Amino acid sequence: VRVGTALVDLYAKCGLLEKAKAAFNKLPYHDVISWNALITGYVQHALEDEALSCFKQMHFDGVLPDDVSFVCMLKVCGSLGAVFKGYEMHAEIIKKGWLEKGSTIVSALVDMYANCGLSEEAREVFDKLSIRDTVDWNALIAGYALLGQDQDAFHMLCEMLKQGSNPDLVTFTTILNVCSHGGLLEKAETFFQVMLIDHQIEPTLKHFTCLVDLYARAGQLDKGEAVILKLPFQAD
RNA sequence: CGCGUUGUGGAAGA
Repeated sequence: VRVGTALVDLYAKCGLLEKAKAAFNKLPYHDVISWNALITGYVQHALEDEALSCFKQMHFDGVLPDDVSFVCMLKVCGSLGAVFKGYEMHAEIIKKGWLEKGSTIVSALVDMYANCGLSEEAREVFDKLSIRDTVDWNALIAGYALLGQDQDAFHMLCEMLKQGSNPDLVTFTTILNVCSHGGLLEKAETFFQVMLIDHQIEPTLKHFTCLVDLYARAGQLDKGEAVILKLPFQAD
């Protein structure tokens, strides 16, 4: 079943969901992990309805969802904007005492609320955390970015630094993107330097893209071009 | 420490 599940996962990740399902059906029995592998395949390829019906089928087959299953389904709720279902899952997670089970489930909750447009709820979940890792911070900052709450996004980055968490390349991609949407060129240049110098993070193509975008919008095409020509890798 | 599944990030275009 382990090997079979790995096969399900492989097909699912390649987007060959028919094959994944066939491999899944050939398994002698289905445990929660093989169900999760199939469900995440559907989630990752934006087949939310399939994921939902799989989740129900799992229940029907008498397999209890674990925390991983919930993380996947929270993502579905977020993509669909299914607020009510999201609340239900949140309540169930609390009931099972899984909020303490690791930050994966909490950042998934933050992400879900943000994707549903509920930044207050996202913030509430986040604030209850006693220990916050980089991904938790990133999820909240990305939520503010998504909802156009630029000031909140910047503020949370400051808080993050104050509280001694280390921002990573994802944090700065998000922040540079906020600058890009707001046309905040100087701010972006500053953050870019902070990223390089204070945090010694190697910029990726995504970081450079934000910069180029900003220069382009500011009409400074020459500077944008200069960035592209100096790219440490091939432009796309 | 990992050895079957899970959380956060970019522009344009259609």
